[in-house]
Formats: sequence, C-alpha cells, structure tokens
Amino acid sequence: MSVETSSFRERVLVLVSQIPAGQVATYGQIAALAGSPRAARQVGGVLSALPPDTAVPWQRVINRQGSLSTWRKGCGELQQALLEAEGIVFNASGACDLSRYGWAGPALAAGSQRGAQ
DNA sequence: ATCGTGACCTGGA
DNA sequence: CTCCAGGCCACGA
Repeated sequence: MSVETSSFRERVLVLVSQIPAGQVATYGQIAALAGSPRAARQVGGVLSALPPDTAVPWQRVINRQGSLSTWRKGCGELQQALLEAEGIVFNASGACDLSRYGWAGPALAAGSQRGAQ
C-alpha cells in the first residue's frame, strides 16, 4: 500500500536512490519527480542533511548547470571522484553533459534501455 | 500560527 | 559572456 509514508524529504531520498549508476539528475528534476518542480531548494537541503554513511547516492544529484553544488569540505572532491568512478566525465568547466548522463526518470529506467549515444 | 533558512531555478540587464 | 534579483517550496524551532 502506501509506499510514501513520509514527507517530501523521504520521497526525495527514495528517488535519488533510484538513480542508476552512470547517470545524474538535477535538483529540479528530483523535486519534480517528488511532486514539486519548484522545491529544488528543499531537495538540496535534504541531501545536505544526509549522514556520511547514507545509502543514498547523493553524489548523482547535481545542479542545472551540470556541475557540483556541493561546497562542503571534501564533498565536492568526493562527489566528483565518485561520479568519475561511475563513468561520468567532467569538462574543463567542471561540469558534465546532462544530455548524456541526465537521468530520464524512474518510469523510463523501469524498462527502457536505449542504445545510448 | 509565524519566522527564517537553504547542496535551487529562471529571467533580465 | 557575467552579474543581480526574485520566487518558490518544505521543514525546524
């Protein structure tokens, strides 16, 4: 039954944990999937409250520019390192191609494996 | 009930 | 191209 027993915050964590490796999603996208396309701010706030031992791949969540918004000590380097380990490449601007690694959403990830590229 | 804050987004100059 | 401002939503005290 009701899977969403929690608030927007839990929903965000769930959606983020649904992001497949090698792909990234924007705060706005997560917020939209969570039910509020304008609550991108809150999404960041939720991830900021995540513990260091969280099972949520917060690293796959970036801003609209395709770059990392994490300024927290170590988090920035850590996030980029984790994303690069997933296969994501960053350009000289320190941003990745959302058109290439941008997550399409849980609905599409449910059963659509396109030829990519 | 109110106030303040935030890992954002968008548009305009 | 860069810089500035506003809005918008959710949550804690």
